[in-house]
Amino acid sequence: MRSPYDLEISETCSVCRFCAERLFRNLPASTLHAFDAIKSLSLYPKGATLFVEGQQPRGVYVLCAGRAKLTASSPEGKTVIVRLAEPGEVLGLSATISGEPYHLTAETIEPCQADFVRRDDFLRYLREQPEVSLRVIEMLSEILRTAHAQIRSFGKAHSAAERLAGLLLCWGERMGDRTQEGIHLKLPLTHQEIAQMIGASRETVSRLLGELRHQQIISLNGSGLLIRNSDALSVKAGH
Amino acid sequence: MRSPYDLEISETCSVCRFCAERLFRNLPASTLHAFDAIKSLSLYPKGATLFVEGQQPRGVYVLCAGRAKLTASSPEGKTVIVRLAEPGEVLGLSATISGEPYHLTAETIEPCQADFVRRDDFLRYLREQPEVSLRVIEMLSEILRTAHAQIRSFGKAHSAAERLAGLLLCWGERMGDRTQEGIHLKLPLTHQEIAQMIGASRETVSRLLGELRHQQIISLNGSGLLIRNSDALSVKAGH
DNA sequence: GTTCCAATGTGACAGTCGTCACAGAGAAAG
DNA sequence: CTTTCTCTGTGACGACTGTCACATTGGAAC
Repeated sequence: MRSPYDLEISETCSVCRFCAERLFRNLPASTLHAFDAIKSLSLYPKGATLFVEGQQPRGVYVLCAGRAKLTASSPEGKTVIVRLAEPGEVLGLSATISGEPYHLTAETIEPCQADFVRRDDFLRYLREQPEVSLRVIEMLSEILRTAHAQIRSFGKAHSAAERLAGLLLCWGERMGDRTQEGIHLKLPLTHQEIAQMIGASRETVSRLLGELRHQQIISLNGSGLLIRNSDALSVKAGH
Repeated sequence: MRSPYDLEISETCSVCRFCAERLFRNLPASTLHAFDAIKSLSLYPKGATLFVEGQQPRGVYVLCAGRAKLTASSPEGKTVIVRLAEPGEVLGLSATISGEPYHLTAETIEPCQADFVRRDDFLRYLREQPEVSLRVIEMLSEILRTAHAQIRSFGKAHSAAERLAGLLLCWGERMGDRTQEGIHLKLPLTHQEIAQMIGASRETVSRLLGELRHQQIISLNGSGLLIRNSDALSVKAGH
């Protein structure tokens, strides 16, 4: 399993496997080099803020290692976690392109490594390398797809139990380790944050996790989670 | 207010104001003509299905006149309305580009006029007209923004009353007619469909609309709605 | 180890809302 | 005009879950 601490520092994205796979798949080396010329690499500790909802867009962040949460806050202080971003994703894309303020806040939940590209550099880059636009379209499509899946789960899965089960299954697929016991994974978020993802209260998440543990569907120790019976979890998720 | 019946048939998109404003804004005439060469115009009655979730992508539909609903259905038959599409929007974009099946179903809710472009034609067009890719990126960004706003409202607005108030306000802005009495608009959806949009039951929507009417915040006659006190509605929406 | 603070577990209670059931209203077709 | 079907309004009731309150645990800093 990927640990937050095994950051392999790579000065050029030519050797950054995540970026190479996603943003630059099947593109010529010249395109990568042009990117290297405009990006600047930074390291961020856990809890660092990349950009805040409402700020004028400075540019995009290409997440090379580590994960970040994308949140939206209401004036009264209620926060919703819209999604988790994984290595290879480009953050701040829609704001950077449209020029409107960032509409989400990006905060690292692990130590992260990210490339930053200034807005005007990025727009010029897109014009000069039209092939990259197609990749960007693909990435936006994929993000949109997950967003629609989330809307669907909110609209359909009326109980918090269903949405939690769905989230755990999703995490199991995306970042779990299959063993004979089941699927091992480390919860990337606190109960409070999980609650903010599925539109529930912290207490409800606590109770539901306790219930799943009591039913032998999962095991918990600290932030470690073992999905012992993913079929039962699927049933609870309404799949 | 735009009526579903005043479809101005236009054989080329050079004169279709919605497409010209959105997909082709600031682009040369040659780009439009290249589009005219690959599109085919169709008329659809109310209730027509453009494409269905799970189908292999045939291509994109550019909505020229009329509105459509984009839905996602679960195996058990529960349907969620993910969003309403307005003239100028391109439907089926992400599936057409990625080649994966359509992940939503598109159905007209009014008589519609739409241009269809076959998948391979559209992909070739994007490659040959790189400027269009930037427009596509802008459009996807905007759709993503609205999707995130919807996720936020599901996560934050825990009561159905809040979400309904938010939806009515949004509709008032997008398709309402301001008069001295308030904002007039025609409800584009039935109570059942509104319920599918805000994640509630039909009965709850009925009751909540009745309550708003009783509080003099709105008036209803048939599918006509008048927002008499949009400030009060804002308060209910939690804005 | 000790201290301290954030994260978690749990009980009680009230409010929201989904579900079932049925009545009335409108609209389209004959 | 009548029929028929969809859409809408409303009551009753129970389940879910948000909120408040507090105990407990765990981990990090010293």
